Amino acid sequence: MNSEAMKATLRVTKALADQQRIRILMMLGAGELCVCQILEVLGLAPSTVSKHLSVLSNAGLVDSRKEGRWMYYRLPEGKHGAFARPVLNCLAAMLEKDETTVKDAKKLKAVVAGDPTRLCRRQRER
Amino acid sequence: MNSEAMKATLRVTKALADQQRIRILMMLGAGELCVCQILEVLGLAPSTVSKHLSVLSNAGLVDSRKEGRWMYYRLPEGKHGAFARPVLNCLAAMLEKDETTVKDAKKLKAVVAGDPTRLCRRQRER
DNA sequence: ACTATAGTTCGACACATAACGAATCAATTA
DNA sequence: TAATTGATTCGTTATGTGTCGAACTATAGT
Repeated sequence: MNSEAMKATLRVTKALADQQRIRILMMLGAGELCVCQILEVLGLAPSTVSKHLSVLSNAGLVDSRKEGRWMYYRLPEGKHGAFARPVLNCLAAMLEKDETTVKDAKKLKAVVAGDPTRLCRRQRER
Repeated sequence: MNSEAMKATLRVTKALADQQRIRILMMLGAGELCVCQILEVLGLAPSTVSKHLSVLSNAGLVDSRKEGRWMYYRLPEGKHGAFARPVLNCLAAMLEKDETTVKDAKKLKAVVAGDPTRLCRRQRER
């Protein structure tokens, strides 16, 4: 009954209608990240972050890649992500100087600089 | 605590995360409309449509104008609507050929051609 | 002044969704 | 093979949101 374009659009807009998912997208602007790194910046439970990532993925706003036990997420590139790019550009323009965005970027920098294995260990010990 | 840019962005994305509100925005692409006309196309209760319009208005995605008993809504224009335009362009691009959008546009054409006063009377008689 | 009317606000309800912890899965390491 | 580990799925709970009808507001007509 409902057309496919509307459903796809709603998947996108609903995916964007959450602060944590917006933070994730802004973080991915800096490049590919693994789940434990995103988790560390957001300060949420792993299951929650995983759910957010699956929502973004279903909307076509992120791509993923598995490497061993690690899952890496990134913004979609090339032809495949053509439709997502204007949307993400809108977001970036609105939030470039946003306080949360800047803070997350700063924290992310420190997190990425560290060893991911050690990061995961620390997370487990809470 | 939370930055203003993020709040504004979330108001926009949350406003867009609803099919009825998206339909309203697409309809307004054709020009200014009064509430009873929107109501007729959507087929929802007046209170519901009014609420949707207030959400869009708070997000800065529509402007309004009062003329007598009628309220007219339109997409924001000029400098004031500068930030909303890229967002609305994204929407339009995604939904231009969407089935719901096309159907609504068709129905809207017929509605606009009629007399708004008679339209409101018919609506009251349900 | 009274009535009618176009929209809005309010209160109630049903449904959707974000968050967590527990259980599970898939891959690596001992 | 068994244990470990990074991530996901599932079940539950609390909060948010779309919808309606009733009551209200503001404007126009009689």
